[in-house]
Amino acid sequence: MSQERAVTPRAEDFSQWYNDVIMRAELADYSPVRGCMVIRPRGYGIWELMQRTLDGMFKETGHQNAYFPLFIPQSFLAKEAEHVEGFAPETAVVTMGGGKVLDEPLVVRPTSETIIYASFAKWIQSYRDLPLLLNQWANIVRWEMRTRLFLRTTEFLWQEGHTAHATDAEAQEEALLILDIYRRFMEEWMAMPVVTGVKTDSERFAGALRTYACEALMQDNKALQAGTTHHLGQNFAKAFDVTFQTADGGVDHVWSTSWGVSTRLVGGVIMSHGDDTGLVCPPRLAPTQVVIVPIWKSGEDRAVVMEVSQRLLRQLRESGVRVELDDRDGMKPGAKYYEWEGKGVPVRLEIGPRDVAQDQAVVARRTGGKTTVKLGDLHRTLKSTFDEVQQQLYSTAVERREQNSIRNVRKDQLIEFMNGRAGFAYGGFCGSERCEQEIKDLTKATVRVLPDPEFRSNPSPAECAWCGMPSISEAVWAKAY
RNA sequence: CGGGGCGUAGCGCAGUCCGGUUAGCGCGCGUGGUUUGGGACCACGAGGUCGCCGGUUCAAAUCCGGCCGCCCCGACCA
Repeated sequence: MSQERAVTPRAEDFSQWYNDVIMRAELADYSPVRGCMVIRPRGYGIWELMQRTLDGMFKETGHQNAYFPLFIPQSFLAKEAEHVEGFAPETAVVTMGGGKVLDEPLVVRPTSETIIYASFAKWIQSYRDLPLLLNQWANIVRWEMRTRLFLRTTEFLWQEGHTAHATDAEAQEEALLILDIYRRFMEEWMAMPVVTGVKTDSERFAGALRTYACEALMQDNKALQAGTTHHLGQNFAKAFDVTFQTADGGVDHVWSTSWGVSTRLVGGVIMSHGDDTGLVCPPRLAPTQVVIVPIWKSGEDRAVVMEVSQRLLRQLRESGVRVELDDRDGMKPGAKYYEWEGKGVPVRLEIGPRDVAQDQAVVARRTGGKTTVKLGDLHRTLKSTFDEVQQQLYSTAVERREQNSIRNVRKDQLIEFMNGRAGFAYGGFCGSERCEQEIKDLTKATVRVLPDPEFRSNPSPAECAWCGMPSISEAVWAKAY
């Protein structure tokens, strides 16, 4: 209830907790349509800040936004064999239009590779047209069996980047560049530490050569795949005949990538930082960073306190702080505190007659602790408070992840770990699908990634943790969302 | 599609086993007043096809039959 009592949600009723946080923070709601989600202004506000930040990072690296159609002719999907096999079972298909049965059914995009490559084929003639670096912000539909607010809904918002390059190496570089952008965004903005790496074949994107991913550990010790980038090789280029003339006069298919993150990231924020009081929003992504709660006893006090509050509201807004004033009458301060805590606002500013008399305000953090600050120092104090809270959320999350990770696991240990508390398990992996399947059957855990060098705890494990055969790489196992 | 739970006011629930005045409670909502340093209080008030259809009965939220929907757990997945 109070900030001192904030508790990590227990794994056994995590689903219930998760839904409660979303409802209390007014982030989203169920829709009348099964599996779909209504994102409320407060939830969308977080997404907007994510959008703005990522969009800036994409543009800095030379990407441009474009928009492609929602409908994809069914035959387009079928052009890439693995792709259609992967996505056909979960598509929504429009068979009627204008009251007539359509000649060719239209698939509501589950991802836009196919419709985009139809354009790429027209636009790309020469190596001078490359690289082509596009991104679109869009909604897509995947008919999932089971859905969960933010994490897996039938329709969802995302960004999908699609790029075409002259060489394998350039496409590879692009996939890794975006992976790094994702990682930085998740760590620096969401305060959510991730492990990056390459996916095994069984988790690879349908139609890709290689899939890279950012994996984060949530408070129930399940892994969240927070973002993926794909090196598509020439698979889609060949399927859609996207060719270009090379500098030496030859003809080649382009090498391409695709990558995306979705509103699932909002779920990541909730599950990374939330506590029993509700949402804890990192300051950099908080639609409301500060809420001013005025306190008074008499009508006179009220007038004075409100005047100062309104002045602060104006000043802080002008200096770029996202701040709101809770001037509701007939509600006691405690009730307001409780409400804003549930909504995850990182900092609360309490201003009462005593504070006004001493030209100060009380700065209370969502993550705990109160200090008294002179009004003249307020702006500077808030800025440093945001930085500290942001940093603290990140280090707490790293610490928690490390406490829930084990290294150099062997078979029995892996079973015990995954069927108990669970978390990230690092160990050697032989690369066989058979081992992956056996582990999944026994523990429900899958290989999340073969971690990049900086995330490896053992650079070259000799043996597979499961079968004891020679290891191809260290792997990170976890139960996943 | 399997296993479990639930459907009664905007939200959370009681009542159902054992049928019987006008279907209740808490929160929220409206009006008026008193309040405001950690979830305020008083008074009055609005709000319900008891998920749907059928059956039994003098009488059904309650018993019987069927259907629908939602949530949680598995299989699918970002």
